[in-house]
Amino acid sequence: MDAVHIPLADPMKNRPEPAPRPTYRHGDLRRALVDAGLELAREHGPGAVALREVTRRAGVVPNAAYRHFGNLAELLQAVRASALAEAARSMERELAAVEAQFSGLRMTQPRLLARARARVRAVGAGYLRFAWKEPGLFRTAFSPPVGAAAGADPAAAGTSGRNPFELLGAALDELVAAGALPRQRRPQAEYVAWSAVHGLAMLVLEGPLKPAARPQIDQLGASVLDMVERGL
Amino acid sequence: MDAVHIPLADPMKNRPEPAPRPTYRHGDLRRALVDAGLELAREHGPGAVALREVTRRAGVVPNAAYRHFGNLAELLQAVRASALAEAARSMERELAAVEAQFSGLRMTQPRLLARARARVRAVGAGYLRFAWKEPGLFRTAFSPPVGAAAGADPAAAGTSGRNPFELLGAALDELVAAGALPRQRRPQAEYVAWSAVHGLAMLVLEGPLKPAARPQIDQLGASVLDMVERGL
DNA sequence: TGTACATCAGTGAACGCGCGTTCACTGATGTAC
DNA sequence: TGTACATCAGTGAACGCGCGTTCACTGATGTAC
Repeated sequence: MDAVHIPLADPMKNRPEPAPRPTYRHGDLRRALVDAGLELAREHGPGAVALREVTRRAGVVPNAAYRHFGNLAELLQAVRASALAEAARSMERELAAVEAQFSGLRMTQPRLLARARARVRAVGAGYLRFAWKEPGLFRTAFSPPVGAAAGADPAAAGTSGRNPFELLGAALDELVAAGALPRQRRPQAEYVAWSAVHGLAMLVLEGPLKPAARPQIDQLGASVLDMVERGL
Repeated sequence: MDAVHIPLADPMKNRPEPAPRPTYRHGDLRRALVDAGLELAREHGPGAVALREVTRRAGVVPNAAYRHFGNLAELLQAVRASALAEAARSMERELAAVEAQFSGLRMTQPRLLARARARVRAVGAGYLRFAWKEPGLFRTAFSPPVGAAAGADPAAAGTSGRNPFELLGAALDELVAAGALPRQRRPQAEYVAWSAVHGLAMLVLEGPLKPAARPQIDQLGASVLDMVERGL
């Protein structure tokens, strides 16, 4: 009931065969296991990442995983870090669009402020876009023990070297620098903003908004970001 | 790993014995099962509500549950509805405090508006209070298939006969009536407000704010409600 | 009022499931002589 | 350069776990005569 049911993998699939084999037998089984875990997480969420199914997909016997991870929890941690990195990249893409929009402009005071606001919004928009596009990975990245150890894992960083949490923090710092956010509200701002977008994501992914259509969801996303912008 | 581990129940506990037996053998086994399910959910969250453990706690053989529920999912549905009802009661308690505060006052226009705002805030505060006080039940009430069938279940209602979602809706209706919320923003307001408090609850219960201390959490709760009030 | 009977709530035993983890092993690889 | 050897990544088999669900049953209860 609670467990996720998945068609078994063809044991002949995902074998390395003629590919380069930089490592011992399999050729980077560790990576293959994380990839299989990501695939499972992408398709069916974090609950589907089972050691036996992961090794099955990697074309390897179950206990082979113990050469690379102490136990299932460690494997899951690695998968979570990868999912976080993918979230970070989604946010970075939105940030890049803001950068492009303002590049070449003479940065007057009002423009500095507009850009700072746009960056905070971009961070939120990237977060939501990732949730809609990769619901399974989103839930893997931001569910039970987020931020515990996975958040600190360097593998959780995006291209810029920052993880999702750090991207939000940087955007808020700029908002303070631009004078649009009183310094003493800064620490709470982090979680207030995050709460809003995270809550919407949860309501859509596993709550009463599950049946909602895409246009409605996008409009709600915009409304939530409006609220954050006004409310911070 | 994923599954929740719980000390086994003493099979001699929770037996009806000399208590009134309005029904057949056990005396309302259905209720006993739901109660045991609630206890499990309260202590360890929705994942801990297993048919075998529930029947064990009710002092009955596993398959006895099938006299009262078609399967585990139906049992869980009933437990969820009860958890939702408890959430509704938490919100109703906060609303009652607002009522008391305004009772006996001559309802001028500004007071009507203040009361409408206070009611929306009370709904949010009751939601958060329930999350902090009963995290296991909160997650049971508002996680995976919330609103699906459980939301419509009459057993999900509080003392007023309204479920949590309806309580929020009513408060927002009054905000529109008081002129503090443009009518066309009303439908989105429902989910925008909910997103903010729900997100905070999730970050605290199973996110990066898990280690946060109570005063910090309460302050964040106030900040989120402030943002909602300004942002709606 | 007393007895036979039908009902059906709870029993007892068993099923097959996928799971995580352990053990002693084997045999391809890289390295040292 | 060729051979012996140590390493250790992946194997094979097995463990015990709790789970949901099924079956044919039994025996206390309420009801009809």
